[in-house]
Amino acid sequence: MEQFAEPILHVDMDSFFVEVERLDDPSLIGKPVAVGGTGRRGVIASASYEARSFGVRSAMPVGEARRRCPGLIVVGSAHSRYGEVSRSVFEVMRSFTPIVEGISIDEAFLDVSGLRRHYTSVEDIGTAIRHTIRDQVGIPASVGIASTKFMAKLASKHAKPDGLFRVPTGTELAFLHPLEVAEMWGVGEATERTLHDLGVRTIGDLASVPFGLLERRVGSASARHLASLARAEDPRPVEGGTPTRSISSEGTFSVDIDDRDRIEREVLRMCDQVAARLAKAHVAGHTVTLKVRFSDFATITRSSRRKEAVSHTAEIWETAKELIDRAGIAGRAIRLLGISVGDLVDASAVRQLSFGHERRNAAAEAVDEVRERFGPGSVIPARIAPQPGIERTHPGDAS
DNA sequence: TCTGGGGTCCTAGGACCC
DNA sequence: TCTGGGGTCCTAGGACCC
Repeated sequence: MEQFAEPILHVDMDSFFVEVERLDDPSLIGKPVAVGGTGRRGVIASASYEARSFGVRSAMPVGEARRRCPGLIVVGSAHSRYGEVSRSVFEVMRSFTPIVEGISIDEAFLDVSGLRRHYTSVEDIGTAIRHTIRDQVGIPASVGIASTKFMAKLASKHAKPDGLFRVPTGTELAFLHPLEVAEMWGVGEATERTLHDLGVRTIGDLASVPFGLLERRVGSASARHLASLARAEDPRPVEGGTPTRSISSEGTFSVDIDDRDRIEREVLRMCDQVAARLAKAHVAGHTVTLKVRFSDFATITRSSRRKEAVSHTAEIWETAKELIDRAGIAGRAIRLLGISVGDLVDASAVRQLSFGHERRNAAAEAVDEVRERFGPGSVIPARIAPQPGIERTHPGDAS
């Protein structure tokens, strides 16, 4: 039985959030549309191809996007809906092969080696997947096909929008080397600048940089990564997704805040949100991290590793309070606050806390139970509950 | 134009231990 | 007195991805 020479598929939804919005509101079809923050400090999360033709890009401030594209329709993002549609897309992919490695809400690698008996070519599989996603879910997907993950990912980019592209074995370097170095997975703005300083503009240039020089400029891990990918060497297999390493909640305020009580209430609210999501995922974490971004965009983090993994609002808050004290925020205008819990472990493996904490722990577990039955918003700490007669200002697009 | 939110991984320095 | 070496853990910051 003959093997496919290029058994790896990268399936990538085209402007995924926008297409989900169009599924729910067909009047958006054919128009310049973007999904993004609707507050003062919103940015674009996803732009339709009509909007892209005006230069609208992801991560661009909405104001700039509107300036470039008069008539741009900006839709607020509805993350739970995108999650639903994403699950349907993944179901389709898993109906073709069990070897599906999700790498984000809207893209995955598939190993289709096992399908060689049922299809004459790997292109037929890619086409069948694209059509099934279109028929069953209603949105377009592009497919890249190659012998390695990295090449398959580049191929899907080349296939967009709504297409399919295969890089035949043996032609990898001819495809890869003329591309701009910024196309490389792992080369962002900073690394691009560093590489340009070395006179490196294409991936072909990168492949000929002496390793020692590269290592001195970008560090050893990046250098190894870049050097192998530039030669189209990528032995990584398609495998099950990695376990979650951290869960966080953060928010940018539409107007900077500096009052201590407000800061504490916002952080407490984030602790509570993180706790609800930890409970849902049945995990607890050892490290609590506070993130603060000041009005000048300078960003600091303060973290603390606890011997016992934490998961309940009160436990996270206890640590968060200490972190606020350590952050040196007095009198400074703050535009963003965030709380993250990392070094996650399975909640069932967490040893119960010592005697003094038993009662509070029991109460906290009761809260988790109620949340599980009635939803995350059903129980909230008194301090952050809406207070009659007091109008709360909400953070910009934080959700 | 004025810069989101949710993540992952890497690096470097200091503490601590042997 | 004026100074080791290596390993591991923790913390902070930064780059990157979608």
